[in-house]
Amino acid sequence: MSPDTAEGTYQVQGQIGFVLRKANQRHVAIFATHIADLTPPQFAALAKLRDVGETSQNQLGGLIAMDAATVKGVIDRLAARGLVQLAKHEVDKRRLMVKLTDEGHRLIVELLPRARTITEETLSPLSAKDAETLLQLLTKIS
Amino acid sequence: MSPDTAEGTYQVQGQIGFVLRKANQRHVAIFATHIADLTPPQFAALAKLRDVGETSQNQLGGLIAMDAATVKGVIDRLAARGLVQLAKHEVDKRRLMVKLTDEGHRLIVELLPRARTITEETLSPLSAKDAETLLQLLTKIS
DNA sequence: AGGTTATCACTTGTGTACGAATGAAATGTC
DNA sequence: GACATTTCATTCGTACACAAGTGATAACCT
Repeated sequence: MSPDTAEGTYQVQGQIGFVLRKANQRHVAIFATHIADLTPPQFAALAKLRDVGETSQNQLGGLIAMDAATVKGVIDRLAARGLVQLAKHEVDKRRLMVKLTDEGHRLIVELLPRARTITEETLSPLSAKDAETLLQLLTKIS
Repeated sequence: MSPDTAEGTYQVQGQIGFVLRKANQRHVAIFATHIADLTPPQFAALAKLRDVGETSQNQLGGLIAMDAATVKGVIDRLAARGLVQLAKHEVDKRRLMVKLTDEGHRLIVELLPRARTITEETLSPLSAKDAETLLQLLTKIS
């Protein structure tokens, strides 16, 4: 019998939401030990910009699953540090285009190997097969 | 070949951190559709208080994986709504004891069935077996 | 007892995360 | 062409999440 099938029982610790939150906490902590001066969302934004080159803010948000308000904060902080450069789209005046600066590009390339380490360390309690399974299952519920 | 073993390749979308974040986003969204007037952390605090009765703020934080600063915010908001009652420990004057009010108890009992629904809906893309596997793997990396 | 250390709570500052409202600009429709 | 709708970005407000620093109290230790 799994611990939560009995009527009237409910353990927060065993719920999917709680475990997701804890796993994420550990991952963020590991991330911070390897990449101290960038947060995971900031890193995701830079990594994605390296992939796609120039995009608008909203579009970038779509790519890395952040809503407009959140993306703005992340991009503003990156811009303030000179890692990202902003410019209005010439034709569509609503759009704010974002691209990496040289420094931003240099930084993300330098950090990519560490990102691999972070992923490895986060998944280190699991076998390679289990890690693969976890990724697939998480993707399904995303 | 998994998509990320090649040298020089790094897709943010496939990393464990990104997928954890997305899965959590979906779960929180589902939670909000079923329980509109309580956040997941608030719910966790109430549910845990129902389990353990009275505890100190810090201790509660330990039980639901929140640091002192975060717990304070959550408890303050619950107290402001009369769901939780605060009192200084008589002997140890540092400690701030927390327990459910009658209203808080009534509310959490009323909401527990919906919490089960939320868990089910979050895991609905998976078979029962896969859901179980996911829980186990997530627990291992927490 | 007296001094060191640990624990508890609080505060401040930074960084997500998102709903809701706003305004400007583009698109679609008749 | 005029009007409604959509899209893009911004702003405001609320709520986690955590590091770092502070003050009060308790526990430990010789």
